Amino acid sequence: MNYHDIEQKWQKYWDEHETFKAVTGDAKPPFYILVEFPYPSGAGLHVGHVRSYTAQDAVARMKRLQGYNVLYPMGWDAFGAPAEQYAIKNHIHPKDAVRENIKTFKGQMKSLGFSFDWSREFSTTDPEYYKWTQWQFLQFYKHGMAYKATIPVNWCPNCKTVLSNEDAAGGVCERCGAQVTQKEKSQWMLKMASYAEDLLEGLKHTNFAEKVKLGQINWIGKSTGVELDVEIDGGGKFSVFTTCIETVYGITFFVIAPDGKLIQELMPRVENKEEVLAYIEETKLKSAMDRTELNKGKSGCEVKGIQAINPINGKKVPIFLGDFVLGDYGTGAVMAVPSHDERDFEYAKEHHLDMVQVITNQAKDLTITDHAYEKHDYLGNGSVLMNSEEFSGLTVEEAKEKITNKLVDEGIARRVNNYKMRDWIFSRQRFWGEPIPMVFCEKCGWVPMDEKDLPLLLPDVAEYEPTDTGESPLAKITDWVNTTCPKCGGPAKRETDTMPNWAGSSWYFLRFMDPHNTKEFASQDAMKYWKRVDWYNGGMEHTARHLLYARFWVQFLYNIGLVPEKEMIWTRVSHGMVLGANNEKMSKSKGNVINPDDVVKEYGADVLRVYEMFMGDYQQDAPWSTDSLKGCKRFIEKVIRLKEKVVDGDAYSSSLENMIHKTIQKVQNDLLNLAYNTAVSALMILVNAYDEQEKITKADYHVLLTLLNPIAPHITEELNESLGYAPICESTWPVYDEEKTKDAEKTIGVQINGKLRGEITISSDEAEDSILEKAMNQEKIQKFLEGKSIVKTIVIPNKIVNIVVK
RNA sequence: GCCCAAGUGGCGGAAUAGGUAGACGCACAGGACUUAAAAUCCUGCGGGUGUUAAAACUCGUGCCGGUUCAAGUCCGGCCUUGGGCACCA
Repeated sequence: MNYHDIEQKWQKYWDEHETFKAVTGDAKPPFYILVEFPYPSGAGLHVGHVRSYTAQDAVARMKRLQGYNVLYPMGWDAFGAPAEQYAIKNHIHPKDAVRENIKTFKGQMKSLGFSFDWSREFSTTDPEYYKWTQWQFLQFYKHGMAYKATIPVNWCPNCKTVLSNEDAAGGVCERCGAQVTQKEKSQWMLKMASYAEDLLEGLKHTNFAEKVKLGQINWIGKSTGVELDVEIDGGGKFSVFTTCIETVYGITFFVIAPDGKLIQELMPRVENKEEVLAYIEETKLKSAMDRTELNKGKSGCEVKGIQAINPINGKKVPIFLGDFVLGDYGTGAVMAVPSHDERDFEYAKEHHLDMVQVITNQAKDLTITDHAYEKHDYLGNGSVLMNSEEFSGLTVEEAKEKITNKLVDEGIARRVNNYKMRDWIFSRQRFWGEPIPMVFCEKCGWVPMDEKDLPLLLPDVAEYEPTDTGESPLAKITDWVNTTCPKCGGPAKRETDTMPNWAGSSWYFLRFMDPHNTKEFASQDAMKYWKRVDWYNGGMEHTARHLLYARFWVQFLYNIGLVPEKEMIWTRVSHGMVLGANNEKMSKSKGNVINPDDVVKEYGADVLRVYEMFMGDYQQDAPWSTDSLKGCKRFIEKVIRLKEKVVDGDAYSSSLENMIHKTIQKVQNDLLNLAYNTAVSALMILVNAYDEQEKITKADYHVLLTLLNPIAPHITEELNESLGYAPICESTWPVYDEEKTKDAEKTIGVQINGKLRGEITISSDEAEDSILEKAMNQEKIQKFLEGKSIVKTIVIPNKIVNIVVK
């Protein structure tokens, strides 16, 4: 049989025997392994998918042999813009395009022998699935977590379509190159910002890789500071947020956001209305420019006729508009201390404003001159305050504390935390997404649909091009849009925006626990049984967005009592990309794309799987190398050839026993530590050792096949069967004997003054003085010791001997 | 600018905890088998000095310094590449 037939034979066997079906409630300990379900694009499976799916597959297969009830599911994240674009371009319904693509993907995955439990497969586009996505949205709404807000969207006036931030990068439409503008749109929002602290805290109860945690921490962007009330001369007040309250005596002006509410409130008192309004308009345009180099300068203008009063010393200072202050972060206004803040300094320079130095450092000579400026790095360097009344002379830390206390006591300041993370904009002006199950009634306002009427199906129509007005194509389907109000029964209209792609992927891992449930999104029993995702693999690019959305979603469900754990993902790891042979990202235009189908056809699935595990550090990017792939083919062929050496025998050959036990230990540890490349390497070493033997026993061969099986499941099953053994997938993982992994003898190095000068062979339990004696007696070592006096000797058993001489 | 990761032969990469740097694989070179090729097998494979050959010596993990009996690994300061965030007060 050729490898192609062998692969098909075993894939069929697994299908027919439901080998990988995970049974909820099984007595074996549950273990849930997850890979990010793919977006089934028209391009088909990428060799990068193969890398992570194989890695997780190897773990899943080993865990099963070790007696776990493994859940390794697969599904499809099939809503979203690419499918819609593809459909518009090719004039086919996205539903049909998605069906075709899923078929391709699934066929490819099957041809690679991944041990997915296909009985749990679903797509986010299945009404049975998105029914529950909609249902969960209603829970958000009912618990006050969803609201409508008017938010500007990126708008391409040429394509007449709303663009994502990615498609509007650089302020230019990705598709037509036209200038992107901003358009105000009323959108659904989820109150994610209110979960900032919980999402931060929850990280402590996960086992995410450190860099993943860090990515989330940075994204949440917590900063601790003070919110300070500022009186306006002649009445009124506003607040500013600062993390450096100790510089409060250095305030020489305030800057407020041109896109904020405050300037609108002040407008009646503004003397230079025209200038101010012009600047506000300018800012609106600029925000579309994606804040690039074009507006690096510190633009802005003074708000004339209004002055603010520094709350600490009563000094009157001017107020400015500046687009470096953001309307939606903090309070939309800042106190400016140009002597100690780089941005404030730049702004002051641009607009010829005063500076007052309030911090000094004798060691560093922090003297402020017209154009010199000291950065904020004075903390902890012996910096003290100056020009700050009774606080002068205090260190920065002391002053921070005392000034805060004083202002808080006076009731004009509060200690607060600010977060960069915003609420989640949940509306998309797209056809191909989950319809948002909300109805607008002139009388009752926004009314949620009755839960029993879910799913709200996407209408089945031929027209899905976006409208000229930026509304979702659904807006054109009047008989779908027009409905009755669930509350008063009067005429009403449906929400025509749809949900973002992130919605369906925020809870799919819960659905895998109980995918066919028609009464709940997943039963409590099923969720309690599986408990959580034990091991989740995905790309680094998803650690900020997808993973945070998913955690937010779960925490919300937990808070309303619908899931048993607050964090339902335990370990999160990420893989490196598979690059083209030229070390660049694979892309059609670069002509460096490798299609896994071609590789499977020419080399077989097992060779591809072994190669992708062997290609390099799993967490680093690795370039494709067909030469290296051929090396893996040789390895597999060598394994096959070893069969000729097999003789009867139920025990390991004595000459191989030690190495076999070591290899079992190494392979199982490596597979659990993302060290797939060294697991393969260990197996290659074992195979080389077998190859040097005249004969190997059936037991020797069988254990090799079992160890290799998680990575190369087809050929190992076939060879194993030919030996007369039961299928590996129905047997158990070998157990190593710790004692037998130890070497009876070991060769260690002997150093003189830290330089390697010889080596000795010692027994594993040899005493230190005996080791030293052996080392000293070496002829070579003797030569080095001649005429020298020994200062010190270091003997590290099983590692090294170092003799220090003078 | 800030944050993170990485930098080791011709190449992909090893080196659990500071302890013989370069495992394993690829490429390359020489040889065996063959009419020949492929496949397979054997040998070599960081640089330099050295030797008939060895031995031996020496330098070597991005750069400069430090700690240590001992540094790819730890510490300080740089440089380069990749990724993320980017006026967040």
